[in-house]
Amino acid sequence: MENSVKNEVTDKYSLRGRVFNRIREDILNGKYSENEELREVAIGEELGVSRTPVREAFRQLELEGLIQIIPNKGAYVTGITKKDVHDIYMIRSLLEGLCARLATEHITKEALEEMEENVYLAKFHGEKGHYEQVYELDNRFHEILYEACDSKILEHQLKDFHQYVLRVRKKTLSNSGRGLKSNEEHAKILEAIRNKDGELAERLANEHIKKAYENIVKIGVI
Amino acid sequence: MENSVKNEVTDKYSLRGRVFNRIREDILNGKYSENEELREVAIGEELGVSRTPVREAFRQLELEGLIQIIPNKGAYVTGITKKDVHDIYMIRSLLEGLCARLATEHITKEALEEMEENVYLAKFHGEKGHYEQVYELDNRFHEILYEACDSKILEHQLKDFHQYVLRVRKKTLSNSGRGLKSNEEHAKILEAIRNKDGELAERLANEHIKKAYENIVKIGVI
DNA sequence: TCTTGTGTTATTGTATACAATTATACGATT
DNA sequence: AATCGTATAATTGTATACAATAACACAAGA
Repeated sequence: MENSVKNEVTDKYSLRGRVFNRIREDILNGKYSENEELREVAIGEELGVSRTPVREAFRQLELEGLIQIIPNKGAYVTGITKKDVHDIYMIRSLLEGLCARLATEHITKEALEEMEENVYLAKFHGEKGHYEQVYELDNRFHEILYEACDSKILEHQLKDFHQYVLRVRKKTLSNSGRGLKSNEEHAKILEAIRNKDGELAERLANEHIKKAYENIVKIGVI
Repeated sequence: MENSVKNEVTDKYSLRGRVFNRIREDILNGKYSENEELREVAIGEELGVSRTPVREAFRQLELEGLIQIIPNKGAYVTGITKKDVHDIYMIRSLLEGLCARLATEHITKEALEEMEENVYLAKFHGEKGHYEQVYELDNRFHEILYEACDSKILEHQLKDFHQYVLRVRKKTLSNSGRGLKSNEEHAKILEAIRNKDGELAERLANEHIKKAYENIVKIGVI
């Protein structure tokens, strides 16, 4: 959020930036499990750097909520609880709706075209059962939407939440026919945006996230 | 938010935590102006610590969006643009509504009582023209609301946004009769919550934030 | 056996030293 | 005078050394 309202993590190339991204990925991809303790030296050695950049990365990860630092004790991977997921989807539902409505007014021709291509491709892969591709395309669809709303702040918020529930999402989309269903909903949102119907886009995006959550609960991945 | 989603900044007592809070306050209170460069040694000397905790604090402040770090160059205070304020209020309006609705279900008797006291006191100070107290009470009202929704994540988000627009808010409330108007709206929200009318509370909280924004624009503090 | 105390080890917190990068000053060249 | 290049200084990036704290093992006493 924090929070983290405005800036991206600046540096992809500094040691700190690389360490930060690496640990973040490792947590989200499940390499480090819940409550696992992260030791500065161990991670430093693994990545071939000293403790300093690792520590700085830790401080950032803490603000992102991915680890919890207990002073003089250690850094622990925070779990994501059922309630967290519930709350995030509740918030996301609202903000994603707002985002879709704003996108209706501000989306560029290029973004609209990428969306159309995205939906078209996702249908193909969904029918073939290519879960990995469906997952990637689903992510990308939302990213396009976020970027199209023309609000850095809203975009940042939504990307954060999106990232945060990555683990859960991955499981959901590689399961069941949710991938296809989800894509059909994308298509409808896209159409509303294309028709400049902001209110409809808002409502559809709203419902889309709610359904995604219902599916998560149904499948029982959390 | 980062996104700082879950944890508070853990440590009030470590050097890093103190440095972080100090710089944060100084930025929000306007001690450091927009685009000002923050130098590690200078701040370290001012607070009597070495560069290390200062650097760690910088990394966190960057994620909070309060400063921007340009690699190998420096840390610069980020301004808050007109559009930022607009976007934040738009988002806050939605989330504050959600928060009020949730609070209707989860608020404790103690919190409800503190709210009532808050509104009562604010009326008194508002009529007397005690702007500083009105400002503090207004802040506190929202904090109580955030804590009452029983969602750590939503609470955290809203507190972040609230903090972020602090400068603007202060100017608004010490100006005009907005303080009293605002308090009347608080009273209505409180009543809706007391009556367990979640939908009404949501709508009122929604409008409350929108009006606060309209007032900011009208007064022209940004 | 359980508890408690103490010394040891491991780990984080902070300071500092050195390296890399960037900004600045200033003179040479045109 | 303006521009470029180079040397110098200032600043950040990283590594490491030392201090403070917490975790652990193990023995002494009840």
